[in-house]
Amino acid sequence: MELENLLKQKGLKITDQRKAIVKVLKECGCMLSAREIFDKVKKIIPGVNFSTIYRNLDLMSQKGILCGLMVDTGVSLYGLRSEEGHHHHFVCKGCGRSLAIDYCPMGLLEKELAKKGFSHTEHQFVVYGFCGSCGTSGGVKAKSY
Amino acid sequence: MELENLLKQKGLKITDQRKAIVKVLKECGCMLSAREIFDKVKKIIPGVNFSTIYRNLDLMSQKGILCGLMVDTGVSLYGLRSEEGHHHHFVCKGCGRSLAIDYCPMGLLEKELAKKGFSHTEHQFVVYGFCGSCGTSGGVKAKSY
DNA sequence: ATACTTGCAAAGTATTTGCACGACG
DNA sequence: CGTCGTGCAAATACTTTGCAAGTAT
Repeated sequence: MELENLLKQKGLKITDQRKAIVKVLKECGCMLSAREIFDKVKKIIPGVNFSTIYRNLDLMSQKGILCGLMVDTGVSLYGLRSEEGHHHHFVCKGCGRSLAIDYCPMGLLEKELAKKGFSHTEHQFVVYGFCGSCGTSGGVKAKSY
Repeated sequence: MELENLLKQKGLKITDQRKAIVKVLKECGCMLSAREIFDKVKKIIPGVNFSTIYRNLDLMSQKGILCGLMVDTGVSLYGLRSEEGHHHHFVCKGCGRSLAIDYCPMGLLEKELAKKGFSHTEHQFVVYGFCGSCGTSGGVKAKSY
């Protein structure tokens, strides 16, 4: 019911595909890649198309229903927009799961940037590491930036 | 001369391609995408191949000679590793140029994460906006994450 | 000499687009 | 019933890989 209103309010139609995407993200509780979302939605709607997933992830991010995040491998992760508003993420290199971080570093920086004549529109803060279950063990795929 | 020693020290051979990549980045003074670097290096060495650029950008990032950064459009930017060490970036959505930011938010966060059982290996902090020359004017391409 | 590098070509991965049919409101 | 959304197929963008020939040390 929640979602129905949210979509309507944003001028988006209520479709099975959109409901399935949100359901999948809600059940998972963490951020997922478009591919992972696609795979899970396919179990609910076997005929879904990849482009439908992409279009809706983009659209719902624009409308503020979801939030997206580009990790350092060049893959986008999507999750439900948390009710508490603005936040950042910790991404586990072991299991790939991500977790919200409430802390935001922009406050301190905004003034500094303004002094230099820079205006700030968006920012991105992502912490990579290993979660409790994954230990410091088997991480592999991070680029050595 | 600088670079020659640096490469040697890291076990990398001194090639025209590597020298050209570093020259281009030094002259530009800001971070560039692989494509931009390729285009500029081609003016020095007309026959360079794209894969050579990619391989060297990766390699020199691993060796700590360059540093890389994934922006929210999924493109990697590369720049010379600044002598001052660890830093982050401001990326202008008008002209695409990037600038080092000395501030790092991890200090405060590290302990908090440790309490929750998370270990931290890398992090990413990128601020998007407009630089003095670009004003608040014509930016377009940012995703609405 | 020999291990590292390069150019070339081809493949891989992530995402986007145009179009005609179908469905929500 | 008009507008928005979907499936399909093809295209695009960025990056990676295998291999044989070339080059730095």
